Amino acid sequence: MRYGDGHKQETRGKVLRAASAAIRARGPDGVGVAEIMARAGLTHGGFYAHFPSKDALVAAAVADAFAQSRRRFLRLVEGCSPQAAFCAFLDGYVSREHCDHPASGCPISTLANDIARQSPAVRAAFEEGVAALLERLAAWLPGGAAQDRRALAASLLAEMAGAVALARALGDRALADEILSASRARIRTRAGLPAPDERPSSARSRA
Amino acid sequence: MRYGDGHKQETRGKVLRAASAAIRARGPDGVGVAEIMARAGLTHGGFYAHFPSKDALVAAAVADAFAQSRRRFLRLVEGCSPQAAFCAFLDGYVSREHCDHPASGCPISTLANDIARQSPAVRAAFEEGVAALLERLAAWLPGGAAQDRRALAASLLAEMAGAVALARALGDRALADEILSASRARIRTRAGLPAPDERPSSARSRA
DNA sequence: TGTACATCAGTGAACGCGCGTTCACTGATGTAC
DNA sequence: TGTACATCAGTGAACGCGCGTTCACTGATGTAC
Repeated sequence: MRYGDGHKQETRGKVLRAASAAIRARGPDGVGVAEIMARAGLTHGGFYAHFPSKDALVAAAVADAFAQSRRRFLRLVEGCSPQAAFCAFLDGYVSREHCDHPASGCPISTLANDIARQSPAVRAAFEEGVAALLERLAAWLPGGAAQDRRALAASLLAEMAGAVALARALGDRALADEILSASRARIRTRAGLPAPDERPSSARSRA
Repeated sequence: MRYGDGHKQETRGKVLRAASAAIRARGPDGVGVAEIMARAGLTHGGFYAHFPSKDALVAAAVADAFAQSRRRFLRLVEGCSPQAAFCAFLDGYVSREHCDHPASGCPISTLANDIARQSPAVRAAFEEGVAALLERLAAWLPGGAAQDRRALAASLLAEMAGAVALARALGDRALADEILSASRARIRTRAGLPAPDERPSSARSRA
C-alpha cells in the first residue's frame, strides 16, 4: 500500500466529521456529497471508496454526532455527582451557545424533524443515540423507581430538544431567549435541582 | 373575465392547502412545485400566476398551517373553561393521532428544524404563528402573573413540540408512546390540571 | 340577437442548474526479483 | 542495491434526473357593437 496503514481510516474519519457537522447545520438534504468531500479536503469522486451511498454516510454521521456529544459530556462531567452531571448537561444544552452552534450540537435538537423523513438506516442510528442518551439521563436523576426516572428523563429530554429547536427557529432573539430561560428554570425544578441560575440570559450567553 | 369572480382566489386556496399539507408531511425542500400543483389538480406552469416564487408559497403555507390549527382548536374548545381548553389542546397535541398525521398537524412539531434553515419571509410567518399560539396558551393557564403564565406556556409548548417531534423520529412505537405518555402526564401536572388520564397509551391510540 | 374581439387562468415544452453516482485514469508507494 | 511491476486512494469529466422558473400558446368566457 502506498499510503500508511491507517491512512484510509483517517480519511474516512475526516469525511465523517465533516458530514456530521454539515448535516447538523443544514440538514441531511441541505448538503451535498461534493461539499462534504471538499470540506474534508478531497474531491467528490473519491467518496464511494469510503461509503456505499450518501444515505450510508448520513446514517454514520448521525451515529458519529451522538458519539461526539456523549464523549464531550462524559469528559465534562467526569467525577461529578449525578446531580451535578445533569445540571452541567442541562446548562450546556438549553443555552444560547448551543443554539448558535448546531454543527457541534445535539442531533436531536437539529435533526428530529428530518429523521422522520429519512431511510430506515438513518432512523435506526438516530434511535440508538436517543435510547442511549435517555438511559444516561435517567441514571443522573435522583431517587424513585427506575421506571419513573426513565419517564421523567423522556419528558425532560423532550423539553430540552423542543426548546432549543424552537429557539433556533425564531429570529427574534428576545423571544428565543425567553423560551430558553423559561425551559431551563423549569427543567431544573423538575429534575429536583436546588439552586436555579439567577444570571440573566445575556450574561449567560457571554459565559 | 371568463371565470367566475372568486375563481382565481379559490384556485389559490387549493394550491395553498395542498402546499400546507405536503410541506408539513415532507418538509419545505421535500416537495416540489410540480407535485403541489398536481395535488391541487393543476399543472406546474400555472403556479407563477398565484405566487411569485416557491419561497413565497412556503411562507404562505406556514401561515396557513398555523391558521388552520388555530381554527380547528378554537372550534373544538368553544365555550369551554380555560382549563378544559388547555386540556383538550394538550390531549390532541401530545398524542399518537397527531404523530401519525403531520400533514394536518401543528407546524412547530413538524417544521421547527427546517424553519431555522429557511428564508426570512418563511421564518417571519413561523414566528408570528408561534407568538400567537404562545399568547393563546398563556391565556388558558390558571392564576399567577401574566409574565409567569407566559414563561410556563413557553416551557410547556417546548415540551409538547419536542415530544411529538421526537416520537415521530423513532421507529420503535413502544419507545415513542412511552415518551408521549410521559410528557402528557407531566404537562398535565405542570399546567395545574387535576385529573390525569389513566388509560394506557395503546387504548389511547385506538380512541 | 348575433358576431368579432379582448381577457387571462391554465397548459406543457424548454431552460439552466445542482444533485448522487459512475468510471477511466493518475501517480505515489510497497513488493518481487 | 536497482529496476519493473502491482496496488489502490484519490481525481475529474460525465451520466441521468428532478428541481425552480420561463414563456409561447390555448381556449372558455365576458364585452363591444
